[in-house]
Amino acid sequence: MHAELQLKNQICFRLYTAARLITQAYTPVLTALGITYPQYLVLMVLWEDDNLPVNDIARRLVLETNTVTPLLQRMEKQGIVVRKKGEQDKRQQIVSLTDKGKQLEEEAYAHIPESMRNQLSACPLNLDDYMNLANELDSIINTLKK
Amino acid sequence: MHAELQLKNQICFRLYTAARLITQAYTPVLTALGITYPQYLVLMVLWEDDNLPVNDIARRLVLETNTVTPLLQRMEKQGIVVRKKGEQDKRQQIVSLTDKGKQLEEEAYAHIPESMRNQLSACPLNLDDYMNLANELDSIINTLKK
DNA sequence: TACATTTGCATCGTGAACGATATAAATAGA
DNA sequence: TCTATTTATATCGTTCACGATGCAAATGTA
Repeated sequence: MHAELQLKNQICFRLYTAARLITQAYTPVLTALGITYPQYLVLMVLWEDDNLPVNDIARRLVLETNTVTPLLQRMEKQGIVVRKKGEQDKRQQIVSLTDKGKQLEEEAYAHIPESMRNQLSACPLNLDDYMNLANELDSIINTLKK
Repeated sequence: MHAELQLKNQICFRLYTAARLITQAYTPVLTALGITYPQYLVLMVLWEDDNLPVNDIARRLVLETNTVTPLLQRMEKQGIVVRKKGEQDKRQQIVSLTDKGKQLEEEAYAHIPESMRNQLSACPLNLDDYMNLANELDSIINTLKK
């Protein structure tokens, strides 16, 4: 019985579980908007900076392009984004929001923050705890991101 | 531009990213052992308590059986576990470690904690920070787990 | 300029997650 | 006891992640 190999001592298992559960908490609102959580992440990037090549989106989400490309293909099929070949660099695919993709921002703003506040209202963490958590997660992310 | 909808303000995105990156950090060692991270989680459960029904394993990992069943089927195919129909309750599948599955505990103990310590050695968090992080994650998990 | 290397994206295969559905065994209630 | 409900597990379809590979455009170098 090695303490290092017990679930209850694993930060990674906690991260894995917390990430799954909080993504599940997003699912009902996102489903009402017709999108998934990774698609929501792509939209947050594009709401902040539209007309980005696949590479930039992947870099901001700390994902590989072989994850993002199929994601964008599904989003294009749903009419949320369009992809156009880059003009200076013809290898690039420039991803842009459609009107539908832009409208989703207002719907997201209207429902998502409130829904998440409700679902986490019973959580004993206060604002300082969340900022602390954010900093600790950033430390781990920056250490492991190459 | 809604601050609530920016990536840099999202705890969920941080959790999602940190979980992915730390799982990736496990991958090289686990690949050498011939297993994946979710399979390692199943093994940690069985190393602590062998001969469990699918349901118990799923509950401890906060997963559904429709995730765990295929996982166990792959592990059985690799000769790490065996599944036998329950004797009192014939609906149950009792999952047990094979010799190979038991041996993996020593190999895991020999390599995994050291590898993770190395990879996180540049991380500025100290032991108190990690315990704090564990508590904060437990708060979120317990709030969202039904 | 000619060729090698790098870069940007796409495709393929595998293993998760998970909602929805199915099936058999166990349990509850009339 | 007989039927209805619940429980334990399995199956199916879709979407991610991600390693490996492929290809064309761009860049570097002799």
